[in-house]
Amino acid sequence: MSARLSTAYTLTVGEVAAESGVAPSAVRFYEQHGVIRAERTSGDQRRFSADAACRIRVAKVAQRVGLTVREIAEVFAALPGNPAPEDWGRVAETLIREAEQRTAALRAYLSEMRSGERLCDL
Amino acid sequence: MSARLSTAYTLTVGEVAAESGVAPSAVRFYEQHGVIRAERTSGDQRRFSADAACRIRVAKVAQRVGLTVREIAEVFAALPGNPAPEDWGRVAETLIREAEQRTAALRAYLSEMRSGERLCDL
DNA sequence: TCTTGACTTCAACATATGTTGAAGGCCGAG
DNA sequence: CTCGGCCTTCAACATATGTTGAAGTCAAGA
Repeated sequence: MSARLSTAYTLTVGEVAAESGVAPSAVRFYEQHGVIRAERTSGDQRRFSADAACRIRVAKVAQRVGLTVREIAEVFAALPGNPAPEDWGRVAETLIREAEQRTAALRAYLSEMRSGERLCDL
Repeated sequence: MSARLSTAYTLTVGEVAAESGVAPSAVRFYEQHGVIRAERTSGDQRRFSADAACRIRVAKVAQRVGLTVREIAEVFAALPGNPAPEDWGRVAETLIREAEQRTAALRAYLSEMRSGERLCDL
């Protein structure tokens, strides 16, 4: 029976930082802003599940196409507790669609500028 | 003979702001950071040429695809004093290429994540 | 159990991207 | 020539995205 076990929250801040290639302070920052989620130990330390590092890596690439941390957190909010590949697939599509829309807006503005002669040139 | 006259710097901060849809403070900010250029009157007031508003509009759209003001200024640095449509064409291509590269990086990372099973899911 | 490295919070600092307000100067219409 | 509106600079504030350091706590191995 491979019923999906509920997610294990075992990784420390330092481990997620090392895995994702960012500073521990950034890991805390992303948690504060909803990009990743944590449980707490009885001693109040954060423990992350396995997908935390991955979320952070995706977030860093998404920031490069102009998404804010808030926007990324909103997209990730669609992910259930223990995301299946299909869940990630939907997130991936959302992110790519957004990136393409923004590129399309840039392209449209530039092309409008060129067709409407003398919008930018003297 | 229509030899191109050298650019006329006649527009005030307020005029450029109104034309480009940003606040006067933003116009000054963009000038400080090299997105637009100005001459000064004998009384030290800024005077912009006709392409200033257009540069700002392009800059705003480019910011949406993740380019920083510095990066945008660098791209615009390729524009000569009185840019011809071809000059804008090259700038447009540079901006779009950059946006597409960033989207491609996002796409590549997401697809790598899905093919390398269990990178993100438990 | 004890130690020590990693964790906690909080505040300050840093950079990017602007906005706002004060104090004063420029300029064009009358 | 004067006056009102727009311009100037500068400093402070604001938000986003983090980093750093201090002071103190937790947890895992010897």
